[in-house]
Amino acid sequence: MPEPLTPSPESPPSTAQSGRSSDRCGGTRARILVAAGPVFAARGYDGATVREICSAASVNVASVGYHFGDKLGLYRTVIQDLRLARAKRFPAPNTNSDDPRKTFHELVKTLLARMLTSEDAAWETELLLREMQNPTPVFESIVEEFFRPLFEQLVETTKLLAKTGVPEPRLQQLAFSTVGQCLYYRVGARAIQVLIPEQQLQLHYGIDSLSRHITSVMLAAIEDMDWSNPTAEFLHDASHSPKVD
Amino acid sequence: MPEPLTPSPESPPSTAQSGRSSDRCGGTRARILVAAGPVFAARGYDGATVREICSAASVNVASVGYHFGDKLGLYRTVIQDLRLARAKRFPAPNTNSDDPRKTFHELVKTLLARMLTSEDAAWETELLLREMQNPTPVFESIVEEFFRPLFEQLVETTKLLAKTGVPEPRLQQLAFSTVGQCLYYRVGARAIQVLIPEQQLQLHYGIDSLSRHITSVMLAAIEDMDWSNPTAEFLHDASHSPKVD
DNA sequence: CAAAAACTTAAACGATTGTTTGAAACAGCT
DNA sequence: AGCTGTTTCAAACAATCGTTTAAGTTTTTG
Repeated sequence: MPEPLTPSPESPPSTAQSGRSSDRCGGTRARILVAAGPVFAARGYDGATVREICSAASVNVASVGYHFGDKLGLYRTVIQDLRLARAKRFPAPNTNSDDPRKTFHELVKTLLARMLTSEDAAWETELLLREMQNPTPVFESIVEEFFRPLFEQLVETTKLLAKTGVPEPRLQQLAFSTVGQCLYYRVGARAIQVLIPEQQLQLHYGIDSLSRHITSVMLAAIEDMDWSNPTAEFLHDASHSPKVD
Repeated sequence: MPEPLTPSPESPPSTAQSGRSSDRCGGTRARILVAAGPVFAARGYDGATVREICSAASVNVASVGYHFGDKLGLYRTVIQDLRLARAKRFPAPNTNSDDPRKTFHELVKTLLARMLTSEDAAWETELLLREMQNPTPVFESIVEEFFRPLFEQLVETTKLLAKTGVPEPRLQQLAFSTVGQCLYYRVGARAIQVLIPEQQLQLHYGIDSLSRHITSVMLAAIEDMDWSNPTAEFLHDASHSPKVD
């Protein structure tokens, strides 16, 4: 039933030259791909309409059916192209530095840059966030190719910073704490915009200020903590330390 | 144009007795409200259809127009009811404790409980998250009534824990670091599920384990940090400390 | 009990969705 | 030119959306 009668769902034009990124040049297929990304990011997969995409690409609505089979085929191609483009623009910082602190700070800056970038490619991050809340069939491969490399780099660097003998689950939790803080300034951006007045926003919520903040928080936690005691060590030297609950 | 010709967009039945929460009892209006929440949460405002809601409530499609004016009116009522229900279920922990550390831990546990609750009311959290990514006209009031109280409690408790003289923007960043970590275990839950094997998930990612982890991270950062030096203090006592970039 | 108000219902409305159609325009070839 | 295969286009397709209508039913009221 879902098998379309078009010549082929994927094959018709194998010319994948995605040179220009303008609007009126290049083949029809390329123009659709350029226009589809921002629309999918802004409206989500369900919310985006092929008519809006084709209108933005100055292309007939039937073209998406011809070149990509259907809407989902177009979406899959957009995600696939996104992988390559992003790998080039945000190269993973080399972990080879002999100063783990500097490496950690670079990782945080990379994470925040991916979150807060306001380039013309901000739609890419928006699209990944939408995948996290409304996963499409491509979600798992996105995690493997996008998130896992940075996550493991984060765990590795944290291991170098922490005292030896820290169990792996703790390192992973620390890594999640790091990415969680970075992610929040994108996920909760609209809430922050309501909570914090505009003036303070521009002063203290840039990439530099936030990356220093997050790095200092995590380094203090990683290095200054007594990891030998796994349970509620933060209640020990208080004036009086009753049970937590 | 948007003014409906129904008797009134909001007023017709002022009988707001929301006693039962079943499916076949109570008035039509109450059944719609009970059925609408989970549908809005699962599909989003745009994705949800009044037909699915009315079908789940065993009610005619025209009923929503009669009782709530239109779809947005129904949504607004759902949000309003959500506020009251949530205020009762998750009472804000009293800040009156004389041990700020315990207060902080309670706040973190409350946050995590709101995020990770798997009760039959998990749709409420899902709905709030959808509002953050796809804000509807009710978003601002949600932030004010839902997020700001807890946020200010967090800032206040952090101020008690930190050395005196810490500037307000730093306290706010610390509060955001805290909620960011908590929020991530909901926002990034699907990604974590791919990154961490099932066995470790059940062992180390419960509310107790995570709340202890996050609390210890933030307490270490708040208390053990030299706040008098605002710039990159984490690069000082490394083996060699060149510029960050 | 009737008149009135409140409520519910099946059916339809216009608009918009993804997708398909069949003809027109274009390409490259002998 | 003539033919062939590829690509574009305006138009229409069936399905579904939120909303409305007008006729029913129930409940309240006098």
